[in-house]
Amino acid sequence: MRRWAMPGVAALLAERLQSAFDTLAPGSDPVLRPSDRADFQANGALALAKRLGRHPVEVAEAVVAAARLDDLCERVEVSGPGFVNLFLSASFVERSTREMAADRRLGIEPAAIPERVVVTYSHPNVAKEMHVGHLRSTVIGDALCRMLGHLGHDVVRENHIGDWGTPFGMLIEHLVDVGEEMAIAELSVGDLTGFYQSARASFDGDGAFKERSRRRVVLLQSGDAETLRMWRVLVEHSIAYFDEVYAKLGVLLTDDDVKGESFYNPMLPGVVADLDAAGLLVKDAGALCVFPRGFTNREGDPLPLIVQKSDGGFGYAATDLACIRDRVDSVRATQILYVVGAPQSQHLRMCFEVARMAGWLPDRLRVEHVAFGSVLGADHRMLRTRAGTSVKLVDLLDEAVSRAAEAMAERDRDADLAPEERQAVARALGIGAVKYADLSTDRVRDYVFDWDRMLSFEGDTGPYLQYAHARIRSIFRRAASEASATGHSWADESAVPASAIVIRDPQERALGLTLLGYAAAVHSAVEESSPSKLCAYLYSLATTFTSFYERCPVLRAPDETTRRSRLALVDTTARVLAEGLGLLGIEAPARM
RNA sequence: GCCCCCGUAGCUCAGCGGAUAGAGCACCGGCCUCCGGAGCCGGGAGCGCAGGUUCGAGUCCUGCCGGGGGCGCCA
Repeated sequence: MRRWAMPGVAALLAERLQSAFDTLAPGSDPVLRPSDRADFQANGALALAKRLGRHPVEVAEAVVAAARLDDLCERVEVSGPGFVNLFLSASFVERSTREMAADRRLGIEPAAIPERVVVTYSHPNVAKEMHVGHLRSTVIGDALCRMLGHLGHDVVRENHIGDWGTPFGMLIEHLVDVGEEMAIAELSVGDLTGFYQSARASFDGDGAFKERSRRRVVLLQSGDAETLRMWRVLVEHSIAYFDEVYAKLGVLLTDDDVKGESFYNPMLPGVVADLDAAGLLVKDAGALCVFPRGFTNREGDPLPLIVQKSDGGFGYAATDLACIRDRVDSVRATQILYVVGAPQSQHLRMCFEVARMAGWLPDRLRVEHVAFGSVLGADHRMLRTRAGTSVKLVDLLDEAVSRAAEAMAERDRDADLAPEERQAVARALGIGAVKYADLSTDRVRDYVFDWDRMLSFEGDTGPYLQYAHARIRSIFRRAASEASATGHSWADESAVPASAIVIRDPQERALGLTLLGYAAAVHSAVEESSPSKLCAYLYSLATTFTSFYERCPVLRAPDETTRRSRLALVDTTARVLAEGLGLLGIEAPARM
């Protein structure tokens, strides 16, 4: 079932164990796991013993006898009820760490068979403010895109913005009322809330306005040129605003990724016609519906997916179905990831099921709802402002940066940083803290938004990882300055070759072993669409590094061989931290 | 009422059917002639409840309790 091969040292071990298990029973799973009593353990003997009707310990011993592991392990033992404990040899760790250090890609091989993965995320609405609800989708989607891309997949980003539908009657009429100049000014400064709410207020309080809005929707649907022109004004200025937020957030999305609801609008009649031709359409209470298998409503009756409303308008389900067809037929996706909040789970499952029933979605194609929970405030309720409104995303990001700047000023470490550089670092820290807090917890759970915790330099936070990275970079700065004073030749970090790595001290071994887990961490994060897996790995690398650093002097190592080795080890650590954070969309400044 | 998600230490979270359930914060106690102490080392304390499957369950299944969300013309 594993879609991507297990990478790194674990792969080698798994291969060897597999052949050993195959001698006893072809195809049985070695069940290789990292272990806290060894480097790895293989638990497959227990299940196999059951199947063969033999003693587990005896099976484990047979596996050990059959396995060729002498070049990888210094010790292999059978323990407990039948576990095989594997202790890697220092020479293997050393060899592997050197290979990784010498590899520009740090041991991550590009996929042999690249997938074309559509990732749909962010999804703000035109003329509506972006709020924390968009934060998670944008940040998680961005990290997934970066990781998939790094693994060599062909990533197609799609931003399914809300740029069509009945609210536009109201929004366009409001544009008419306030005048285009005024409207553009309002949208350009990012006061989308003001614009939307004024329109809403007129709609709710003014019967004539409401009627105009209704007629305007019809004009929009029928393609009236002037209406479309005004619609475009709203869309374009909103997108310009979204771009500002994306720039502030530091994500990959661009205008080219926008594929809003309006894009699919021309395809909707075809969706309905083809569903009808397939015999799936049922008229129910005036609406055209499909009843996917396995879904019922509160009365226990089949639950419909409404594709065309009784007034003739298309439901959003029609658009979502058109999306699937477009992504399969035109984009030629081999995978589709929906980075959408957990509440839409049922709706998406229904859409996927209908698409399958209609034959639009091949069974082999992986379609996944990458669901995520809500952002909660300290009171464990949906995050809101004191006034009870949803928090503007830009305000939140600005606060993150100013809080980070304060924290820097308090500490005053790199006092000689130029003002622009300071500001850039504050942005990296503040935005990084917000992103890391979001990405590091299991995405499907709700998470509690807490400024003090996420901006802390202690514990599992973005700033802590950035700090670990900056500390390593400072070693090389110092090395360089000492070299210019003493004439040492090893100062330049690029001058320390990977082959200099020697593994002797237990802390060196621990660091090397942790480094070697990098590729596996990225793969599992991608396989499970869970950036938190990569976060957990980077955090363990950072803590392993600080333990190492406490006990293993680098620049003051006892001898030149050790010093060069540790410089190479530590440089590799910094590269992994920087690249890993980069894959999460988080910057790693050299100083802070 | 039905469906989905969540429930692990005081708090915030990890735990891919495997051994004694791990971190961080907070708390307590150590380590400073410290290459960035925003650090390192150590300590106490926990799987919502009840059944079941399994050689083995925090993990899988069933029921219950608690929290959140969804359930026909909004997206």
